[in-house]
Amino acid sequence: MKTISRKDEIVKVAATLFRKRGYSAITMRDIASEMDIKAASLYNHISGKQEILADIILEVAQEFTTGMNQVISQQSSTLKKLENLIELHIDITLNHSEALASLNNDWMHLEGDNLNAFINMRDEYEDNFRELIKIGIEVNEIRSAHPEVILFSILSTLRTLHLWYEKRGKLDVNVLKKDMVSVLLKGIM
Amino acid sequence: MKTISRKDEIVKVAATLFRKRGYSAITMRDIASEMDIKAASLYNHISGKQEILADIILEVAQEFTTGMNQVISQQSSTLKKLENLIELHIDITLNHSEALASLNNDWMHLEGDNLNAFINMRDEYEDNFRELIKIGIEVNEIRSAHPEVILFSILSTLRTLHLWYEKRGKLDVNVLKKDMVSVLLKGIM
DNA sequence: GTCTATAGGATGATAGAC
DNA sequence: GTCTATCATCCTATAGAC
Repeated sequence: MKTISRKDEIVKVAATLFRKRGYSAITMRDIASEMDIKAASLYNHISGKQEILADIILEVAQEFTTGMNQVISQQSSTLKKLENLIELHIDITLNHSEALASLNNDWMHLEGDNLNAFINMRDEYEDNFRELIKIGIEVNEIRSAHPEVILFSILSTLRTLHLWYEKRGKLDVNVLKKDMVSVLLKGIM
Repeated sequence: MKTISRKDEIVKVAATLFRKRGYSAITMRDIASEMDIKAASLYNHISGKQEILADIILEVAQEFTTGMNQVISQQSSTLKKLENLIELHIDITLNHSEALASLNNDWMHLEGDNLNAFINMRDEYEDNFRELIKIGIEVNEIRSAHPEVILFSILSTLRTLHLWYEKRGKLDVNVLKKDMVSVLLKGIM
């Protein structure tokens, strides 16, 4: 029974616009115009432009944090956990493809507590990912070579998935997961 | 005998600011302030903000185009060519790390002919990369699997190299090249 | 090559009517 | 929940003095 509030609608429209031209280039008038109302009317539902950005970014960041915590608490091999992380990124990309552009490119325009919350979640996520790879090397599930380069390579690919998904059109989720796991993990085993 | 003109100085300062907060968020006053002059003085050297952005992005895009043309005209194996492309990205990243942020995130703010020129170069670059991978699969130098996913994975990593390089601090060029080639190509051979 | 002054318009946000 | 009207500020860019 999920009713879409007017605020949700604003955030969704804004995310689509932010993806194309970025937070700073989009005006409150742009967002309002896309909804066929006037800019002043937006303020009946949100406190300002900053709240929209925080809503877009922090919700997805929270999903990544929750997903990561689930994965690392599992009783399974490192490779299986990495596989689950790849699938986590794909699932979130399909469900929030507009928001990921803001998360990647506009997070620095968050202010105050919003900015701190985001940076903390992102750093923690990266640390967990790094630790996972290091453990994988220790237990010989991953070839002992360049852990930092492996981390960077996998994360770069996963973080820009939304660009590719947007461009290549809708692909079958399960095929996509299988292919990504194959290409990203075959080289490091 | 390369003298740095006042214009070059403006472009360089702007690129550093654009990297941190994006083209749209940076004002002419910000750029001028960073140079300890007034915004109006900038217009004695450049025609406007747009020219600065075009200067930053198109110079690097041209370097990628030139580099790609050299690589594909070589008489060597596909894997050797891919290796050279990885080294090309690393060399350009080290020489123009500030410009790469604008190239990745602010190219859509180019206007008119500048925008067309950029899109043409980028598409051609991608097509060449794609063709190289397909040929590699045909001649059995690359494992016949998911050419599109391989292309995306390698390109994503190379295109975000500047983020990593900025964060990890200065690394030895040759070590970096060796590690990147190893991690990016081991999985597809 | 830089300055002051300013044009001309856009921007985020508020007040108050309906 | 949306509107009109408006404020105070900021923006790119130009004109003309030094």
